[in-house]
Amino acid sequence: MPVEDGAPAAALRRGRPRSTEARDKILAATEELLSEGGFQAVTMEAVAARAGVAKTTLYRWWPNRAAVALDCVSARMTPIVDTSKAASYRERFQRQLKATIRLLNSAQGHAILALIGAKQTDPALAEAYSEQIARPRRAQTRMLAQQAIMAGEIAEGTDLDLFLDAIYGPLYYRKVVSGEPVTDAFIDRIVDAAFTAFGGR
Amino acid sequence: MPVEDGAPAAALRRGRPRSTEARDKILAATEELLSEGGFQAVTMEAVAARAGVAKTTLYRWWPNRAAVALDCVSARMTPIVDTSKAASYRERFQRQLKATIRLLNSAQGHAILALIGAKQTDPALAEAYSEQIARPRRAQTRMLAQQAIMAGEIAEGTDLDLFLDAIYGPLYYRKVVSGEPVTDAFIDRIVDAAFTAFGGR
Amino acid sequence: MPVEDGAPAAALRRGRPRSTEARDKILAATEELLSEGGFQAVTMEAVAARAGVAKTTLYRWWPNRAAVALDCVSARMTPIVDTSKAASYRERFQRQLKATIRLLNSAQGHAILALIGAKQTDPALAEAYSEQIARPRRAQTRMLAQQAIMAGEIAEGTDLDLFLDAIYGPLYYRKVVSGEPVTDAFIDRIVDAAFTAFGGR
Amino acid sequence: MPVEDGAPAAALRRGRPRSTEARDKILAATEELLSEGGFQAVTMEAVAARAGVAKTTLYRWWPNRAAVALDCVSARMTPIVDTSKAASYRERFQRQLKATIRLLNSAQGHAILALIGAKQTDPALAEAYSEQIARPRRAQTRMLAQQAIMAGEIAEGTDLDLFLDAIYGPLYYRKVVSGEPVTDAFIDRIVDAAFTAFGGR
DNA sequence: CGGTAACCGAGACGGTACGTCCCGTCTTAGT
DNA sequence: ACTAAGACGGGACGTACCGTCTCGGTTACCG
Repeated sequence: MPVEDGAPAAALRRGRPRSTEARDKILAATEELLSEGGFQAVTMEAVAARAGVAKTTLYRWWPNRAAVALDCVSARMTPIVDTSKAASYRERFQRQLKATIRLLNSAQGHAILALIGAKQTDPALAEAYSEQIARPRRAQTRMLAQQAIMAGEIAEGTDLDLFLDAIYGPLYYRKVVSGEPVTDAFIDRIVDAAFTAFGGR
Repeated sequence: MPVEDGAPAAALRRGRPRSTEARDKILAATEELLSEGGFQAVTMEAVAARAGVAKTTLYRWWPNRAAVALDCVSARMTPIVDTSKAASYRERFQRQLKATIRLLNSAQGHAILALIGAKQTDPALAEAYSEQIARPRRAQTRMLAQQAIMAGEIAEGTDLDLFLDAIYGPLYYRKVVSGEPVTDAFIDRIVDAAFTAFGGR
Repeated sequence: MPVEDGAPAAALRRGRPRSTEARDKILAATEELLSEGGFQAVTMEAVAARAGVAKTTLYRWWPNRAAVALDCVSARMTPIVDTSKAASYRERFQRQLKATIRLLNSAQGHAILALIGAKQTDPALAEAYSEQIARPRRAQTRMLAQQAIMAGEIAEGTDLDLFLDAIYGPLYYRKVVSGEPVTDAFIDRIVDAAFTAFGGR
Repeated sequence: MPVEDGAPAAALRRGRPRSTEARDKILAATEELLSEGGFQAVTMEAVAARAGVAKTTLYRWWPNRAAVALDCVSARMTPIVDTSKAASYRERFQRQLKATIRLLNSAQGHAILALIGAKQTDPALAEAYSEQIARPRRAQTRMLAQQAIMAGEIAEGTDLDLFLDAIYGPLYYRKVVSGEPVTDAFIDRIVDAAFTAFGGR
């Protein structure tokens, strides 16, 4: 969401270059505020003050607090890939989903949920969220599903996005929409159901 | 969410009774604002002005704007039960989900999504949402699933909530979390998958 | 400049009445700031902070800092009437003008000059200045001139405003426009000239 | 007010010389802004943008916006000498003052009044105004008064500055301080009064 | 003829104050 | 007791300019 840092810049850029120091201080301050008071503590005002930065600088690069938080989360978020080995892909998915729910229950997860909340009424944020959070994660998990197909655990020809929605959907649904708790048992059974529906030989 | 109008009231209440007129004007104003500018147009200030009501009155009965919007939605929302007959329960569920996604794409749906968004950072609202929106709907759809079991389309002993999460989850996940469009084909396949996994016989 | 406190109010006024306490604290704070840092220290922000008052309250009753300062000056300014007895009206005018220049050289005078400066580009302030400062003072000095006519020191039929402009004009001109110092001798001679031109007998 | 272009320069100056093009563009832009939005439209930011010039360049040569405006006015202002012949010096002064009030009522005059306003709280500007505007004009009008003495219309030995303050003072006083309109009749009578008081023969 | 000093444009930076919106609380008078 | 009206202290918003500071690039003079 910060301005495109693309290639064409170097050639025709003039004027003082963007201060990476400021950017770093801003994201650090945001991270602190997020963990201290959640997303609603992330005020442009507070971020600027905490970072020792002018509000103008903030607004120069981010349109609103949600964009800042998103940048913070996407830049500093520990990617939740469960790298542990497991007997089967079914089990690997179960572990992966359990790691996901643990993340969502953490302070960082609170920020992510707040962003998901905020993007319901902010199309620009929604787009940014897709690009910086949703799609990269989906790409990762799609690879895992791909491997599961090659291992024969998922039927060949399965629509991977459909499959992934079938397992991640119920998890997020409970967390975000219905507000019911998500237990490990729930995850196990959802993954089992998906493997039953889409399972290969 | 309006203050409990429970039993003890009638007996020992004194003074002027609550004005139903005010309540109606408030909800009407809220509905207008919702359809005009979405949830973020629903400020206490704006509702009061539009309704020709004092802010005091608003705050006496609702704690914040989300509560008002929620009340408005839950009081005036056309319940989306697809009453059409169909050959199978599988198909009835498909129709039901398609009706749901149509609702979510409507102006009213925008309000609902905004509420879902807002409740991510507002526990009281989350609780109210559960009580007034989520649980009643779940009760309705659970009944349908119950009938599907009795008709033999879903396996006996199936955890109904698990089943319902398996079909509603992916829908809401795409709509609320990943922001991908939800097509009829997607719904068909998700329902098919659930009936494969939990199917009877 | 504060809202008309006229008669019709009492009858149909509703809602919380204006807080005189807030008004007092604001004017006191303004006076402090004026004497500490001159007119340019009188920021809406600073006044609000110093007075322990919300900025909204400030803006509710005054359109800008100049209006506040003007209100402060006109409400708390010691009226500069030189009450000393003198042999002649000519001498009384000379004393009066010397008192005026002493005022303009004081801290309070600095505020007045700043207001005169500010009103050059602010028509609303200009109007307010006329009403609250210029016209009341003129009324006072015109009475003195009237008496001088009755005493025969100024010719009957003299346009009093013309006479007063002829003596106050040079004083303010040097102070405000040309920036030259105004000495007592200068005042004496200007008054002498006016009495020569407009003198009675 | 632009940096001293005095003697020592030529000798030991090195590097690129000051760009007259930039200076011209700046003053032109300032003139435009002055006539469009008055003095308060003349911000350093706006001048730089309008002139296509870097703010650095502006600040290199002028300390603030008032200095720029003053430079603009003093460099481009048509000097208001009324060159028309007249029967008497009394009448020439009357014409001269009427030309002055016409100037003060014009767009350019608005800028001058704004500068007079600004210099009330800016000593450096006040000094610059004296040097570049006030004193040159006074020199001109003093010459006229000198001639009037030699022609016998003003008494020999009259303090010229006192005389000039006596006629210009009331004009500026009404325009700048009391805000009353200045009519031709007013000017005639003020000049008459001065010639009565200071008149020769 | 190559340095170097001062200029120029662009524009990012920390900062102050602005004027507005909405919050949630309060005080008053009217019904 | 409840209502409409609306003033109050407060927090944050997003913007306008301020004056300073790098940048890269451009002349002129001077050795």
